[in-house]
Order: sequence, then structure tokens, then C-alpha cells
Amino acid sequence: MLDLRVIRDDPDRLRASQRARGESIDVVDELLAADEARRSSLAEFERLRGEQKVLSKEIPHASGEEKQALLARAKDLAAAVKAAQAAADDAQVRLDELAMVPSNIVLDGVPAGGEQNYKVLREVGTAPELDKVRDHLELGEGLRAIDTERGAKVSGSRFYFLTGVGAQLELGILNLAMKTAVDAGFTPVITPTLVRPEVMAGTGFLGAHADEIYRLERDDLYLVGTSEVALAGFHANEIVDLDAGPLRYAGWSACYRREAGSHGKDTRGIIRVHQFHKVEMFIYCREEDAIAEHERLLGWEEQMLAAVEVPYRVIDVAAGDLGSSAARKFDCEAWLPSQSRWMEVTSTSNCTTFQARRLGIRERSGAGPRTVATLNGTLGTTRWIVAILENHQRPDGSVAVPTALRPYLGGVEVLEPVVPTRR
RNA sequence: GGAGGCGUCGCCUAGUCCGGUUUAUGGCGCCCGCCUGCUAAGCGGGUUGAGGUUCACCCCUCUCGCGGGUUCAAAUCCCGCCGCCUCCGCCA
Repeated sequence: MLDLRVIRDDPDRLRASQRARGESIDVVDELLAADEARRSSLAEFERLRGEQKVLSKEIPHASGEEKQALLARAKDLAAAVKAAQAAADDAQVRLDELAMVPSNIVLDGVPAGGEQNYKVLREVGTAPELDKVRDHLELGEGLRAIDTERGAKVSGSRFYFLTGVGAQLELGILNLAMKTAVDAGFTPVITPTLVRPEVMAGTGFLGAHADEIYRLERDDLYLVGTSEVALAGFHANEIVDLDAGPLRYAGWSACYRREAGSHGKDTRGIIRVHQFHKVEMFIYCREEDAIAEHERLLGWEEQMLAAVEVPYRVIDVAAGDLGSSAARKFDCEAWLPSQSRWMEVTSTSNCTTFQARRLGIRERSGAGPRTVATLNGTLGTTRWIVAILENHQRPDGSVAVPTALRPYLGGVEVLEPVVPTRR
């Protein structure tokens, strides 16, 4: 949700943003009209209500015929107040609905256009030179680390078991991510993965991407696709204290995604799955600090990628490919040797005040409470196993363990295949 | 799942039975001022949030967990919901 006062004062900013995203600009004028309708109907209600209150106070002091006359007038007025209130409420509801329509205003510098119009900011590391490339599933099966056949047997397609070193590898990635976050001053949090509708809506996930989300109809709860949802809801309807600096949380949770629109895409292995684990950074800060915090989030992500020694590039995602809440988004994409392409492994969004306004998250400032900014970023997920296995594979199907992960695998330097891999 | 209790402006609290003199009481904390070598104490004032209006000050409306209803008038009466606590049952 956007700040109506900004739209009122500078509607062209929203028009430019909508254009960059490839979204409707008509909504701007509709919004301005609805706002005007709301204000005039509200003024009428308040005028009548004020009159009613004055009259109502005279009644106990009156008596006899005078009182009867006052009562009669008051009764008429009560009906008028009720009607005016209904009109004002309707206008408010219409405005509220419209206000939820536009996506966040993109920041200056964000590339315009769609998914293909991203800008590459940098490439770090070099792709391994491999004569014979095994993909992560072949490697993972050889190591008895990944079992997608039994995953499908038990839960269906896009489910999997991580076994042995596979389970250890996932825990290693997540624990290293948590350690990185805690060392950077984040508060570690284990979050709920089922949330109420208003929290899901508040984070902006029930718009265009509603099909992606699992819903438990009997209980009116949603399964989260990221702990961002719970961490954003954590301070919902609160006035937080940012005097000591931004609030930084690192959430560890399972994540659930329906992958409704991705039939036939990434069907092999564990690149695109219905359930995985993730450590997610989440920041509440002052609006003016958001851009700097965003850079920091990207920095911690790159620190993690460096630690697992995987080549990657950083892209500045184009306006049309941003989520509705994001004003800017940087993705880190790891090199995927088996497909000779880049694969998203982290994503960090600056949501400015968009989420916080919907969720009622404010801070105290000299001029009274004001809405905070929220940001999020990935620090590690199950998918990282894919990038690590493929980039650290060796000709015999074994996989070198990056130094930073060795403590989480009992000090082992190389993961050896349990059965010879076929080729 | 059943029974009971509770929810008031940062925290605590009065008011709710019996609707109007409540612009919601008082204390703590916090902020400003006065006083005082300094500090403390003391004295005076301020201190929920949202919206409207305005250059600004002022003023107005809403806000007593949330949403409805009754009434000229609701913190107060009625209905529904949510959250927390206690006990019982069931499950682990």
C-alpha cells in the first residue's frame, strides 16, 4: 500500500513507476477521485455528528414540551447521521480497495521493462572447468544424499528426501547462514509457518502470486513461502523503537510453494520444489536508511556465497519483474554447470514503506509516529546444495566440501560416492 | 472440545451492576518549564492513535480487544468474533 499523501502531492511519480513496471496508469486518477469522494463524504458525516452531539447534551437539561421537541429533532438527526456515516464508510472502503491495487513505487535507477531487462552488476568467481559434468541429482544420488524417487512416492512430484550427507549439507548451509547473521548482529528467530490471512495479505503475497500459496481452508490459515511473511507480521500494528538502529532478524523456517505456473520447468532434482528450508534476513529501519540497508543485505549474501565458494553474478532486477512490494530487488545467481546457465540462489528486496503501511508498523519520531521501511534477503536455502554439488564435483563423482562447511560435516573434506555413479 | 475469568490512552489502575454532570480517574514512567551551587526533592504544565480542516495556531470527528445492534445519547445494555489466563477432557 502506498502513502495517499504522496499520490495526492505527486501523482506523476506513481504514473512513471506504473509505466516502468508495465502496469496500468489509470488507477492513479481513480485513486485521486476516490480520495476526494472519501474526504467530502467524511466532512459531511462529521458535521452532522457534531450537531448531534451538541443536541444530545441539551436533552438531559430540558423538560416538558421543550424536551419532546428536542427528542424529535434528535431522532431525525440520528437518521441523517447514520446515512452520512454509511456513505462515508462506503467511500472509505472503495478507497481502501483501490489503494491496494498499485504496486510499490520503484526506486530511481531500477531498469525498466520485464524479466529479460535485468542489469548485470558484477560476476564473481570463475566457472569450474569440467570435462564431464554430472548434474546435482546424479551427484546427490551417488552420494546417497538426495532421493527424489521416494520423495515422489511419499508426497508426489517436487518432493524429496535429503539423507545422510545431504541432510548434513542442508543443516550446514543453514547453520552457517545463521552464524553469519548472528555475527552481523541479527537476532535469530524460528518462525511459525502457518499464518493468518491478514498477515499474508499484508506482505503483498495475495495479489498476482496468490496461486503460489498453499491455503488450509478449514482453518483459514496459509502456509508461508518464506519466513519473510512471519517476520513482517512479527511487529504488525506496533510502534517499534529504532533509536538504537535498525531491527535485524534472521528467520529459519520451512517454506512451501505450490509452483502452480511452472509445469515442466526444472522438473529434475531439487531446484524447484514444494517444500524447502531457508534462512532469511529481515530488517525494519527508517525510510531514509533503507537504501544503505539494502546494500548491506546484498553484502551479507555475497559473503555467504563466497564462503561456499560458488561462482555467481549479481543482477539488478527490472521493474516489471519485481514483486508488488519491492521497490528494488537484487538477485544473486549461482553458476549451474550442468545447464550452463545462472540459477537464482538469493534475492533481496527493499520494500520501502509498502509492507509496513499495510501491516501498521511504525516508529516514533519527532513529528509523531511514521511508517518504517522493511527489507528482506536470502542467506541460505536448500537449493544451495545444487550449486555446491555441481561446482565442487570431481571427475570420479566425489564432491569437495568448501572449507566453511566442513565443521558441519564432521570435518570431512571430500564426500565420496557410496555406489559407483553410472555414466 | 467443555466450563469459568480477563481485555480501559507506554505500564499499573478507577469507572461497567444502575447509559447522560467523564472533555475517561489516579499513580508510575517520560517530556517541557519554574525553583535550587550541581543532582535529588518540590511546584506547574504536557504525554493513545487515526482522520478531516488549516500557511500555522485553533477546532472538529472517530478510537476503552475487534465487528455489529439498541438508543436522542454506549467504556457502560444486547449479539457475534478474536486474544490471553485457569481448570476439565482428548492427544502427544
